[in-house]
Amino acid sequence: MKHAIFALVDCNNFYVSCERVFDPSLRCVPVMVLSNNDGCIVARSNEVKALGIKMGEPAFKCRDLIREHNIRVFSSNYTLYADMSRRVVETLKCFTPDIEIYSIDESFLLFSDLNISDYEAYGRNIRETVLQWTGIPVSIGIASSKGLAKVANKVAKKFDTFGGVVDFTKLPEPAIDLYLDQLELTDVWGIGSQYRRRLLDRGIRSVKQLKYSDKEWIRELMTVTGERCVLELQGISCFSLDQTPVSKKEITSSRSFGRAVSCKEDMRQAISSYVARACEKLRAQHSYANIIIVYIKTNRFKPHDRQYANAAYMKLPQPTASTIDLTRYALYGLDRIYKPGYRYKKAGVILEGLQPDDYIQLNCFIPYDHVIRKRENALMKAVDKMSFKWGRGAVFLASEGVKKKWSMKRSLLSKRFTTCFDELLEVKI
DNA sequence: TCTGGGGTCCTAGGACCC
DNA sequence: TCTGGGGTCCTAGGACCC
Repeated sequence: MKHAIFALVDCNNFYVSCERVFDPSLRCVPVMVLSNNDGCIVARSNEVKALGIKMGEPAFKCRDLIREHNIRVFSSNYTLYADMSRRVVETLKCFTPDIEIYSIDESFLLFSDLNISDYEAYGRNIRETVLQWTGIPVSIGIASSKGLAKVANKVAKKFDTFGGVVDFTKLPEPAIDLYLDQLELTDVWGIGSQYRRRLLDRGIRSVKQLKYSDKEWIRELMTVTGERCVLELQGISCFSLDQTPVSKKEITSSRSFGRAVSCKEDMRQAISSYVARACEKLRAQHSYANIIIVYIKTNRFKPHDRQYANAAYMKLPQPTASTIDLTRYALYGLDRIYKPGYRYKKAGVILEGLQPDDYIQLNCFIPYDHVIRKRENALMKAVDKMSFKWGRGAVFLASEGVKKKWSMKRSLLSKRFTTCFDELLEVKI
């Protein structure tokens, strides 16, 4: 069998790049994109990174730097980013049928089954095409394992000299090790802050050292996950290309509130809305759920506020995908845990016990009404159809509320240039 | 005033079974 | 005076990812 060769295509500073495509005044100036509620920094242009501003930093802590350096700041525009992501993937599909969409801004491509001799040249072609067709700059790492392709990608980003494409299959081992020596431990797929600490405590400081560590010893320190890390760094592939989207094992919908909620009716509306979102996802993957968890919590960053957090776990007698059914349980759960007198900051629902909707496990002690279930399914289908045609919110349960005082803050939102006729790019002559 | 959201995998330990 | 061994399933917690 032929040795597998993977390429990891990663969009550079993806959200920032999306904003830049539609506003040339953003090029070459510092730009950042914030998380929901305009809370944390989730994307930074290179200019912002150079200022030492960290990923995930709360925006309010950087207020002075933002003013001082005239940083252009945006709320997350997921409608725009999701559509741009789709365009990038469509472009990549022109280069290989073997593609795994790993996240909104990353895809793995399998190169080894293609009839090409020069992977690096092919990578450059991909990079130029994606830039030309979508306006999004990408970096590409090529290697014999997914983990090493990720590392190659980091190298491409870190060292300008490569022009965005690094092909480890071309380099001799000592040359690769030279780069591994200059990377952070957390640049490795699977090493986060905790494992980094553990490794540092034991004298492992560079990725190169990690690569040549004793596998048994690493396994003891970091379980099999760590052992796989080491193997992948050595170019031994432990993960294959995953092309079929597997159905989720749990589905979550949660949000922090734009401002604290201390009224039960508002909380009921929020929970109802989250259930509706979660159920949409549930039906989209053709599943039923038989467990629903509702949780609420106060703001842990405010030590002077009275703190409270609780969750209600409910096992349903029958699995269902009906928003109406699940909302009823969720609100019942909320009744159990809601305590007045607190300032709540966040709430959410989780659906578990997911199973395919064409094969459900019934409960022999509880009668199953096929007629009602059939009607419910038809109703939900109609709801989903209307949402697709006229947009989310075209039809909803009254319990979701109309005003939504608690909804999230997004005061710096750009337009939905590619998905909404009212917000198309305007060109002035 | 202001700190995101949505996931997965692995392990240990308890309950339970024969 | 004396209390096994092996297995599965479930859950909580910890780690990671983007």
